[in-house]
Parts: sequence; structure tokens; C-alpha cells
Amino acid sequence: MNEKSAYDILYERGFVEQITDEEPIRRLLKDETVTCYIGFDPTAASLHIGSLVPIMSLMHMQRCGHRVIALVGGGTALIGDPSGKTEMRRIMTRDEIDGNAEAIKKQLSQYINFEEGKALLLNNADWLAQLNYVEFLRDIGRCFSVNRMLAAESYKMRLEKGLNFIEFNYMLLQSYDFYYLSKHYDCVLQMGGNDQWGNIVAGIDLTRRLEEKKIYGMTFPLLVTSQGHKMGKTEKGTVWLEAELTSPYDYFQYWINTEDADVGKFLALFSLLPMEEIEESGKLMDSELNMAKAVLAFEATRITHGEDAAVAAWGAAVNNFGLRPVRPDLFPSSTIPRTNATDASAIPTVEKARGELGEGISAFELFHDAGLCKSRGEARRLITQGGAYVNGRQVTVFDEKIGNDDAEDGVIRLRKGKKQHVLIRVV
RNA sequence: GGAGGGGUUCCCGAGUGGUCAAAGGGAGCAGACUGUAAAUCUGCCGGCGAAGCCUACGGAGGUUCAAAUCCUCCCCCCUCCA
Repeated sequence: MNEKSAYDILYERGFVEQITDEEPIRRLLKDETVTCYIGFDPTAASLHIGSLVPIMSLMHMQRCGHRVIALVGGGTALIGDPSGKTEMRRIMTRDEIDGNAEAIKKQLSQYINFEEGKALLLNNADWLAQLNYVEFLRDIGRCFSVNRMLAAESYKMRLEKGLNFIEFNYMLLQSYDFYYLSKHYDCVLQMGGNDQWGNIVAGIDLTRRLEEKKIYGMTFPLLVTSQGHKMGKTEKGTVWLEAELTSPYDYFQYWINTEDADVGKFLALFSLLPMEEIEESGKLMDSELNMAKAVLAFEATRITHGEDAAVAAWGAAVNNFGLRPVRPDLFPSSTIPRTNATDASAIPTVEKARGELGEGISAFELFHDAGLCKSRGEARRLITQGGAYVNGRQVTVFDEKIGNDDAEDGVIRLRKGKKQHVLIRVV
């Protein structure tokens, strides 16, 4: 059904930054079923938006019939990848890493079908943790030239600030991973962020020296917004893929706030919509672009949190921001609702006991309790500066009492600034 | 191992006895302008309901009415020498 090869798809959607050999890779992905892998770092209990490009690339590979390996770096996390970092990372304990690795495995299953050998989920701790140091040095270490390693871009930055031996070894371990996967799982392609280029190429060299086997590498662009801001940070911090950490509502809001110049690029990378539809939307100008942003937000939320959560997040956006329906001729493949129906249940809601509100609570306390402000002081400042609203009315006195009388249908609507809404449900 | 230089609030970075909750920049928040965009301008930007108090300048002690600043020991990083 699909004439395009995985390479064509990745290329046209903007996934490809560097590749080791264009022609062979193009052919391979077109004519054969290949096994490819990407490593994920278990340094936190959840992946975040920064991992989404790799995840989406694996989805595309799988949809094209290739076998994908998601490698959780339980072993390499014990070392800490220095690539692209200015500071050494905190060394994590074995338990922390194992716990995170488990959580990440579960998360990846939302995007990739691991049934019946269509995809594999491996943990490199399974082979790295039992390596024998002297043997490793003799078999693997001898294949690495320190001179070449020092020349690698990934170490440059650290050579100025300092790099210690444990981190210097990271490249050997990741190279060994690739070698190991190529040997035991017939993996021929490693993909990763562009900061992984050095590590990937080193793995290719190692495998060639040990096995005389040719394998390949591809890297993705490291995304910053068109304004140069880093991806995945908002007023609430990192945008996680885990619903417990970043709600589908916030996740949707993150995407709908995409800068104009990034909408097309992000639709290609973070939705599965056909490129023709995405290109068509490129004609949208000015505020019409908000329709494309809505579709981006909806599709991205759908992929990560499911259709129902996406619809709910959309409904909340309609309710809070007067988001208008997307024209029917745009993005026909998207399942975004085209109606005006408004289910606002996804708006963040905090419950308060009727009794607690009996005497009325000072506005600044309420904003703090609702989680809109990190401290009471911040809430006071917010009110003083005129950024606090109750039921759409600006609060001007910081200790104005808010009580049961302010509830409309059992709900008090709080708003911080223009964008952040929380409902207080009186129970 | 020796000599020198460093570790400051979310990040970068100034501060070498009181006027320091700590210059400046970035990030962030709010206001104006807008399209839930960007840019720009303005205000805010440790905690506690104010005075004041508490917490904070790598760690532990000490000197002093008073310490981010002085002394001692320790930890970590960088540069040069070995």
C-alpha cells in the first residue's frame, strides 16, 4: 500500500540530519527488512518531548515493516554520556536506573508494538553489567584510538571543562552495544540525535574491525524552536510523556503554543498525517495558522495519550480559549472534532470542601492551593500585578475573600494570566 | 605528588568584613500590544499574611558586635609542573 520507503518517509518529514552512507541505506530500507535500534537513557522515570523525534522515527520504521529495537540504556546510564554536555552528570545508583528503565519500557510500548517479535525492548545492562574489565580492554579497547576519540566533536566541549575517565569510556560501551546488537540481533542501523554521531560512527568502526561487517548510522536534527528556544520547557518545567507528570491538557497546550514558524516542521515530525495535507496547510496565514496548531496539538496528544484524552484536551481548549473548529477541508485525515461541542472536563480541577470555603479563603491562598503559584508570596505578587482572575473578574486585593458564594454550579474558575486555568470544584 | 586558580541564588556570572536576599545577563512570571504566535516595552523574580523573622553563597568548625567575604581542616573542579 505504501510505495514510499522508510527512508523516503523519514527524509521528507525532516528526520534526517546525517547519514553514514546515503545510497546503501536508501537501498536497504527500500528492498529489505532491516533491524534498527535507538538507545534511550533511563536517567529519569519518564521520557520527555526530547525523545519524541527518535520515538516517532521508530514508529515510522515499524509501520514500514522494519524491525525496531528500543534499547534502554540501563548499563550505559551507570556511566553517563558526556556528549553535548558541559558538566558531568550525577552518578546514579543501580536501583534508580533499574526503576527508570522499567518505567521507560512501559512508556515506549504506547508508541511501538512489541508483540510477536515486531519490535524488541532490550536493556544493555543485560550484557554490559557482566563484562570483564581486562577482557574488554583486550578485545574492545584495543580497537579504539585515543587520538581519534579526542578529536570527536562530542568530547570537544568537555575537553575544555574536563572529562573524567568513566565518561571517556562511554563511547566504547555504546559502540559495544551496536556491535553486540549487530551480532546477536542482526541490527544494521543505529539512529539517534545528532549529538550521538560520534558514538554511532565509533560503533560502526568497531563492528567493521571485529566482524568485517558493514553497518550504518543515521542522526536526527537536534530541535530548537525557530527562535532558538529549547524544546520541551514551559512555565511548568519539562514536558513529560507521562500523563501523571504532564497532563494531556498541558501536553496539548504545549503543542498549541508552538511558534508560527515551526508548525509545519512539527506536524511532519510529531504527527502521522500525510505530508500532502501538511504541505497544504502551509498556505495558512496569520491567525489561520492556529487551526494547524490545533491539529498539531490534537494529533500529538492523541499519539501520546490516546484519542479520548486528546478529544478532552481539545474540548478544554475550546472552552478556555474559544478555540475555533478546524475547517473541514484542512487535514482530512485528522480525527480532530470539527464541531463546537465542549466537554471541559479536562481543565485542571482542584477540589475544595464546602466547609473550608465557608468563611471564604484569601485569594492569594486559593491561587497557591490550586497550584497556580509556587508560593503564597508569588500569588500575592500575581494579584498585585493584576494577573489573577476569579470567574473572569480581575482580583485586585490580595486577601480578598473567595467563598462558596463565588461558586457557579459548584465551580470557581481561577485564571492566572491569560493562559493558565484551574477550576475549584466545591464538594 | 608540587605550585597556582576556582566552587555564589534555576543557569551564566559579579561581589573579598557591615549599606548583601547578594550587581549584570539568560530563563521564568505578570502587564501593555496580539492570534493561546513571535518581536518589543514595563514591572516582578528565596520562604513566611506586615514590622520582622527564617533559609541561602562546596562541607565542617573557628575569629568577630557583624562573615559569601578573614582563619583552620576536608571535599570537588581547572591550569601548569611531575
